[in-house]
Amino acid sequence: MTSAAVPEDALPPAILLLGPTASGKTAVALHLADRFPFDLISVDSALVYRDMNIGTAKPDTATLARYPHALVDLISPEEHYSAARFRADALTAMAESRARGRIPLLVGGTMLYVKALLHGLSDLPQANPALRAELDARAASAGWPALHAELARHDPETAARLAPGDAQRIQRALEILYLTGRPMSALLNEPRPQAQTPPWRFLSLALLPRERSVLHARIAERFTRMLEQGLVSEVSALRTKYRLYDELPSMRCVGYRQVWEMQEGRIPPAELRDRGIFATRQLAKRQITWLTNTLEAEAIDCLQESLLSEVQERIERFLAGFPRYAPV
RNA sequence: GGCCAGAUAGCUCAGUUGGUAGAGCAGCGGACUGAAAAUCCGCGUGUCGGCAGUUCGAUUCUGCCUCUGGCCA
Repeated sequence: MTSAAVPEDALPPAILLLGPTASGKTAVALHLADRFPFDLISVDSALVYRDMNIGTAKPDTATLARYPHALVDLISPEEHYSAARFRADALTAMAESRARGRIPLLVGGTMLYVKALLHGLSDLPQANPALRAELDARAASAGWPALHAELARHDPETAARLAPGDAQRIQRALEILYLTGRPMSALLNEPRPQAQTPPWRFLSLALLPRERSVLHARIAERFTRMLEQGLVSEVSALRTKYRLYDELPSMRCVGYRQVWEMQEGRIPPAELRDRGIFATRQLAKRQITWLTNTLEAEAIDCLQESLLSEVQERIERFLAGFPRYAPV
């Protein structure tokens, strides 16, 4: 629905190039960057970590030097990132791009970040590590179902939509409750400020495989290559350089988690390859669910021969709709 | 060549005192508001190796065959 009050070209254009892992987003993005005045912005919760290169399929340093990506190598693997921080960082990077007279091309596969960017987030408190630790300790003795029951007494609406075993969301709902004194459901029901809608006109493209099995083959090939390139040594080096533990978001990333488990003797070395491949496939499946059910994006078959020209044409058509758009 | 064990879902296996079977993993579907490459919810997809026999009825008991391990030659 185009708002009658806002002319089509009143807002500057931005491109979102989305897709599951191994769909070929990076290759397409680099191709586009050679042909349009695009600034690349990563939409990826794993690429933000410094020194996590092989397992995240991060472009190599030469590529990053030639095609700078915003929001890559942002934080240490000891730190936490968030959807809220992504939204702020991405909007800043987009504004900087526009100030340079260029067009932002956001590329990635972290679909919650996309949703946060496009639809905004409610006004909720930040994560509170001390409170989370306290809740973890209580859950360890009482169990999450007990905390779910506690949530039900103060915030029945949120409790009703959460499964008693959904530790992460129960913890978050209780965290919000204790930090603000108000139930999460009440805060989510409040109208969001107008500022939540970013002042951009987006073209959202989703690279999706016509055949899941082909994507699975690519995933297997790619994870095997990561092992050959030294993913295991990369994790060892990370563990030497940083103070890491297995519950850190960085060490829960696909591949890193499985290597960690092997190094701790929790899975046999012979199973590492399969475990990594399984986890990657499951990630791809969740990303595809977001793209087909929740996010509104134009689907493009990422397995077609003419993928690059297909994407290029769609973008040319989109940009043609901005006759009066002039770089600042 | 002889003896023993096994053959059940894509994989590893459980089970049926004879009434056509179920776990884990994989897979498939879904949810998703400051951890999201996270977290969680739902779904069994099968000539029970083959052919006979006994039986109202065999994946289950019996015989033969095939294959795979192991032991003995």
